Amino acid sequence: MAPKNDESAKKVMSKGAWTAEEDSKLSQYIEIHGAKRWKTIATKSGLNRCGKSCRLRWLNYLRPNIKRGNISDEEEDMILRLHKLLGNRWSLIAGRLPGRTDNEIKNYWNSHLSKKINQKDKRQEVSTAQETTSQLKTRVAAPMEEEGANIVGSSEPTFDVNEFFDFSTEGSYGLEWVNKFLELDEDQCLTEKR
DNA sequence: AACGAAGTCAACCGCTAATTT
DNA sequence: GAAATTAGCGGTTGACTTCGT
Repeated sequence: MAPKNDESAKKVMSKGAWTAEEDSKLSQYIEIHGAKRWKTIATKSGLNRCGKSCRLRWLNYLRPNIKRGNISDEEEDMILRLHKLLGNRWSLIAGRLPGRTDNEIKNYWNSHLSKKINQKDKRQEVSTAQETTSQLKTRVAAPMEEEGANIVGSSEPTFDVNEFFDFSTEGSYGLEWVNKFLELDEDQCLTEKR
């Protein structure tokens, strides 16, 4: 059988860490042709990589205005609050932190913040366990009045976030809605503490 | 100094959604 | 409207680094 024209598709693609040469090839190509049609970019730029890999490299590393490392306290606080609201929707969270990528936030969450949360949860569990045992004694027959209500502080949102915030119409990194949420959240925290 | 454990982060994989033909 | 292609997302992996013994 004669080889087909798409034989190149069978060619084994490079994997693993990108070299400086590959980076510059990709950057140069995208500078000229733009960052779309990743499969074409992968083949035309002369890189022995799949389109997916090129896209990821561009978005997470080569794209202009990328901030790397040193996540500030403000950013960390923002991540914590947004995660509380959105859950593991890293790209949405990243969209609210200019210069940060979903991958970076996901990694930061998994290696730093999830531990902090766990420690905090454990401490809370201990104190709430003590509280609930004493509360149970007084509330044995009380109905579940707040059933269905969104309990702020639970890790998973119980309402449709997409419905609540219309992400589709938001093109910029405007932080107005976040500020509103954070204000609300702060109020909630204050009332919870009382 | 050597070694293993734990932590970090870049990159890959599998899947779904969106777009194009 | 269906099928094929492309883009994007979140979870996971594995190489590398740092830390503790």
